[in-house]
Amino acid sequence: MSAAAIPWVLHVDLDQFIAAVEVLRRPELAGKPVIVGGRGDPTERAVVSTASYEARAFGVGSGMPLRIAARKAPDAVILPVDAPAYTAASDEVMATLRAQPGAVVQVLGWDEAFVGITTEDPEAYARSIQAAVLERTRLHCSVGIGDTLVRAKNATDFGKPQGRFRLTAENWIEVMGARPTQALWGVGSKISKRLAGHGIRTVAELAAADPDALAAEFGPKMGPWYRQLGRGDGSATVDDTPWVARGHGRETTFQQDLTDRADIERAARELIAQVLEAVAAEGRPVIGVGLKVRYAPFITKTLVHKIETTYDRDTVSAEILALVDRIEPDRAIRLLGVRAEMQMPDEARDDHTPTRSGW
DNA sequence: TCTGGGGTCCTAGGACCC
DNA sequence: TCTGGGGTCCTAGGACCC
Repeated sequence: MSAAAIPWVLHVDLDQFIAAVEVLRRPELAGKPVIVGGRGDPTERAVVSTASYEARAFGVGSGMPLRIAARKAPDAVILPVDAPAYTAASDEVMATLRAQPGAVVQVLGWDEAFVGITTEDPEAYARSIQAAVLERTRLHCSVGIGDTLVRAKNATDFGKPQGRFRLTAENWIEVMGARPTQALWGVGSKISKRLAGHGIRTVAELAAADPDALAAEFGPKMGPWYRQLGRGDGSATVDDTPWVARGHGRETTFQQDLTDRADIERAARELIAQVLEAVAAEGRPVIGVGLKVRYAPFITKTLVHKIETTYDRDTVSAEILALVDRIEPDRAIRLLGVRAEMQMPDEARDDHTPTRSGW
């Protein structure tokens, strides 16, 4: 008996994407521990973007300070981040996905996307996607298959590397129920701790939690949303509406903490120039500015300021510099970030663009 | 161990208005 | 003098993701 053709959500996730792209252009690195991060200098303040599976065997993972990673895997090859190369590779992967018959593609990042497809055999469709991506880009990917976005996304981990895994309402609790809440997309260390404070430690416990208690703890939107996550429920619609950026920002961490006002202002002006360039490329006016300051050792403050809608670079620049003036004097600065919020186009202003709560 | 850089979204609280 | 309730806007901060 053959299954009926019904809508499925596939979550396509490239395996060790950044490291894989680097190995493709340096074949001699195949099979070696490879770490990509920062400027490739482990003595600098930077973190790991991606580690190859060989490097992960030493306990190296994304987000880890490069210095620590180099200590854990002393023989690893450490490479600088080359964003344009990854963007180019990513574009090819996404184009391959869009070329699949019947596929609706929602890009989530450099190395992952949802694919909506109506089929009677999602595993076969997933295999054909993997073959097409491998043929065109020489990159391997894993595919999660689900009856909702959340289930497809969570399924991928079980298929890694190069495999497939299906999570539906039928097996969700059986597979995910005993796992810690932090395994869920959208539940990090802080939220999982707050959940634990209510006796909620596993996915199954979250799925059965009292919605009112969650709303009281996390607010009217996030409370119910976390419970939904625990159940794997939510939208099953892959949305291919093109992404529209809300704003652009640039930030930089200083290798040595800054104390001199002239140095700080110079750094700010440089970031402002980059942000203005990114904003100008969008052709939309600026409606707000922001400044992020990290005082040593690790205290982050943000300042935001709504402004009159404007295309004028000097105005935006002056508004940001006014925020820079509010930086506390006599404190060492570790990081400076500058941001500009842009007006959204009319057609994207309603709930057309995907949002987190849309899940 | 010591924590990047690009983003998005949500919440709380104060100001202000009716 | 003491003071409700609803709404909106803005700022600051927090959390999360890749």
